[in-house]
Amino acid sequence: MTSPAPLPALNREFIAHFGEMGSKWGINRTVGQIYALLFISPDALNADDIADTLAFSRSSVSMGLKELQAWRLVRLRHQPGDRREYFESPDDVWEIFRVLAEERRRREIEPTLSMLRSALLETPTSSAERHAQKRMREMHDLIDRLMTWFDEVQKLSPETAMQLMGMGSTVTKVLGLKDRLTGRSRPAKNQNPDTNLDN
Amino acid sequence: MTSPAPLPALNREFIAHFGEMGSKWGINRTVGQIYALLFISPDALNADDIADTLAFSRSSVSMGLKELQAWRLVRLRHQPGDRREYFESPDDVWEIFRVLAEERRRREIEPTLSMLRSALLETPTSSAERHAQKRMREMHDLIDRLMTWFDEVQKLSPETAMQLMGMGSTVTKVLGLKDRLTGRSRPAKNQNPDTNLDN
DNA sequence: CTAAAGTTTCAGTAATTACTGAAAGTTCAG
DNA sequence: CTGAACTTTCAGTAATTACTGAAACTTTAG
Repeated sequence: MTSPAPLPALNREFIAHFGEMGSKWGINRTVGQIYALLFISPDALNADDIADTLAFSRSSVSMGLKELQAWRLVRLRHQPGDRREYFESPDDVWEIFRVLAEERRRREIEPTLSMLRSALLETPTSSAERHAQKRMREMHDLIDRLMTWFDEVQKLSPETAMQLMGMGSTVTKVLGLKDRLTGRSRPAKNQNPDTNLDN
Repeated sequence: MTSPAPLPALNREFIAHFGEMGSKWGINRTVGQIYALLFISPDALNADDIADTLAFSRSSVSMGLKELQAWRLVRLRHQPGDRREYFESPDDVWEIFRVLAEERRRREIEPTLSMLRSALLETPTSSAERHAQKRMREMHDLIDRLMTWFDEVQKLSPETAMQLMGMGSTVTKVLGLKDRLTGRSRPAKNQNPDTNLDN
C-alpha cells in the first residue's frame, strides 16, 4: 500500500557508493545497491520493499537477490503470517567477510589453480613450453601457499581472528620469537632486537 | 618482418584462460591475455610482437599495455639499438602479488573506507540513520583492521612472508603460545592442548 | 480446486564496454 | 630540419551486459 519511508541522506549515500563500486568489484550496480540496502537495514526486507526503495523494476530485484543468494551474502526469511520472502544480511561482519572471501576464491582462484595443476602435468615439448611451465609452477606455488594460509585464518573463530589482526605488528614479533625457538634466521631488516611478549 | 613463432599449446591455453578469467577479475580479455603472454615469456616483448602473437589490433595492445602499466604489472624496457618499447613482467611472483594487492586496495577499498569515514562523522538525525551508522562503523572497523594487518604482512620480505605462510597451521599454534604468554583466553574449539614449538 | 498473492523467466531494448582502423602525435637518426 | 619508425588518440562500430515489462509459473488460503 504505502511506499516505504524515503531513505535518509546518510543511507542513500552509502547505497549509491556501493552501486558505483559494484562495477570495480565483479558485481553490477543493481546488485551492489540491493546489498547495501540490506546491510544497513535494521530488519529484513521483501522484494517489493527493495524495488520501491531503490526504484528498480521488480524483476531486477528478483535477479539481484538471486545473485546475492548465490554469493551467500543474504539470507532468506519468512515472517509469520506473511507469504512474501524477506531478505537480510548476516549481522556479523567477520562472517560476511569470510563468506565473501570464500566465494571469490571459489570463483576467481580455484579455476586458475586447477588449470595450472593440469598444465604442470604436461610434458613440455619445446623450450618455450619449458619456460612457461616454470613460470606456471611459480604462480601455482604462490597461490597454493596463500590459499593454505588463508584456510588457516579462515578456520579461526571471529574473536580469535580479530585478536590476531588486532595484534598488528605483533605478528612480525611473534614470528621473530618462533625463529629464535626454531633456530631459523631472517633478513636483518625485519629483525626485532628484543621482543617483549608479556606486555 | 616474420611473425613471431606460433605459441605452443601449453602457452596458448594459459593465455586463453587468463583471457576468460579477466572478466571475473576487473580486467578485460585483451588485457588479461597480454599480461599472461608477458608473464610466461622468457624475454621482453614489444607491442608489435604482442599484437601479432595474439592477433589483436595494434591499438588494443597499446591501450592494454597502458592499463597494465597503470596497474604496475609490467615494466618498460629499452633494448640497445632498438627504438621500440619492450615490456616484461617482473620475475618475482611474490612481488607481483604485492603490487596487485596494493593496487586493488587503492582502487577497490580505499574509496569505500574514506566514504565510511566521512559518513561516520555525520550526526545521525533519525533512528534509521543511527542504525545505518552503526553498521557502517562495523564495516569500517573490520576493513581498517584487515588493512592494518595486511600492511604488516606486506612489509615483510618475500622470504619472511613465504616462511610465514609455509608455517601453515603453525600460525594458529603460535597464536596459542602468545595467548598463554599474555594470559588471554581463546574459544575452546581452537585450543591446542600443548604446542610443541621446537620441532 | 480456485483464485489471489507472490516469484521467476524471458525476449526485447537500453546502456555500457571493448575493439578497431585511420589519423595525429612523438622521437630521433641523419 | 626532415622524414622514417614507432606510439597514442579518437571516433565509429561491434559485442557484451544490464534492465525492463509482460507473461508464465508457483504456492497457499479459503
